[in-house]
Amino acid sequence: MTRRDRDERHARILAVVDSIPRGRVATYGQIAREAGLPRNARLVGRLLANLPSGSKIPWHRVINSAGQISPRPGSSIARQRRLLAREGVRLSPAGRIDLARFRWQPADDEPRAAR
DNA sequence: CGGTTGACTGTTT
DNA sequence: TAAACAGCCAACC
Repeated sequence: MTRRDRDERHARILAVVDSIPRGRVATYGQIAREAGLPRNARLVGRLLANLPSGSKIPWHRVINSAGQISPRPGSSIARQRRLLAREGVRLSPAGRIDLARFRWQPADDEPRAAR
């Protein structure tokens, strides 16, 4: 496995995250599967954790399978809540997001460019 | 080369 | 419901 393969995997993952529409969310595992990398949910998290500060990738639209903002050190959790609220994604008092309602479903949106 | 880590997940208590 | 557990796997060191 070459460095280029790795960069390509990363690029595919970020491309999927970038395609999550405003006001919708996706889970780490979902992103990994969409990118053709099942079982790599943690890789998705890793990439988002390492995003450069100026990145335009909508990292805040990625949450865990429990419908919650994934716990992590730092203050980005509050920022994520704010960004989501700003686009109309409702969080329950307990901090839960209704996936049945807000989950992004690629098939129902823009036709996916087949490859 | 081998052990550790972690923005994860599905199953079981 | 929620916590504990056990898999998982690329990246890191």
